[in-house]
Amino acid sequence: MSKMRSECPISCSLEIFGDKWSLLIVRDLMFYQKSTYGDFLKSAEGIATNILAARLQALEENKIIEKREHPDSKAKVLYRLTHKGIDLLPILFEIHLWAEKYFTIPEDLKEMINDAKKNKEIAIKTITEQLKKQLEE
Amino acid sequence: MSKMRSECPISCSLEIFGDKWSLLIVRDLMFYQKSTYGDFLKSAEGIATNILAARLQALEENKIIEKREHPDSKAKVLYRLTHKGIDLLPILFEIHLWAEKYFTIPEDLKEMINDAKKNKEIAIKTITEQLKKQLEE
DNA sequence: TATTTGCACTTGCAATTTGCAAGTAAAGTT
DNA sequence: AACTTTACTTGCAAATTGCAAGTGCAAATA
Repeated sequence: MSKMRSECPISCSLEIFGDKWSLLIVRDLMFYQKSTYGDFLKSAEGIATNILAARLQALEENKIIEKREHPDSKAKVLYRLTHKGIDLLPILFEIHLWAEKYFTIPEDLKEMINDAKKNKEIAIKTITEQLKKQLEE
Repeated sequence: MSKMRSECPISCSLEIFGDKWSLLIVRDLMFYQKSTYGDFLKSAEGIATNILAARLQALEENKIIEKREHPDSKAKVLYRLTHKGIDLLPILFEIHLWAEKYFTIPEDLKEMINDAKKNKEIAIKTITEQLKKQLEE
């Protein structure tokens, strides 16, 4: 992180994930158990291969994700969220709630966070802990 | 909103504000009482005039902001948040909290939301109501 | 009333970024 | 040994961004 536009926390954050793709990769890691380059490519939005590579590198440089050996094969690379990445959960959650209010969202996606909506704080805490536990391996 | 990449709420949202500038305009409207083209231009990040014009138009098309007559002069245009725009507050708030944790943020900016941190839900509700009240004029 | 200033943009153009399609290299499979 | 899978890289066209310089209307000033 060399020269930032300003010291504003919002601005600094947007310099890291202020684009159309970065948070989708985080979403995939967080909610859909995706963890490889191929997994991310398969997502419905259809990211281009070079863009995906660029975003993964940027997310890694910014310590949102990290690369690990894949247990199945050396040909695969396993990506996973860092603590810093996991802490993006509340942001993604609020985006989800906002979108639910203002877009037509498929029912199954709505239900996915229906419980969490009732007691937000606790739900976020629980999921965060769960994700961070997975990092201890 | 014609053809979206997917029906994912996160993806739909990013198609609206997934860039380096849109949420900064919302920030300026929400927290810094900025309301004119000239106001936004003055912000520390230094947005280019054509980019600002493009973003304002996009935000307006997406009903995040709306144009009004400026009370002082016909030469000025007053921009303000819609309900939909005000409802972005929780997202900006969470981004702020995340940034505080992972960046070095000026003390005065930290203090700005120090109270709000203690009882998040209530703070957000209060500020939201306050902003929506201003719309009734 | 004529002139200058302020405000909200627009325009032209170079530089950067995005996106598509094809290619490469290492690892795993048959 | 040949083929496939996986994770990229590369080349190039198209779109977007960013800078600098206008433009046009409103308002203030001379």
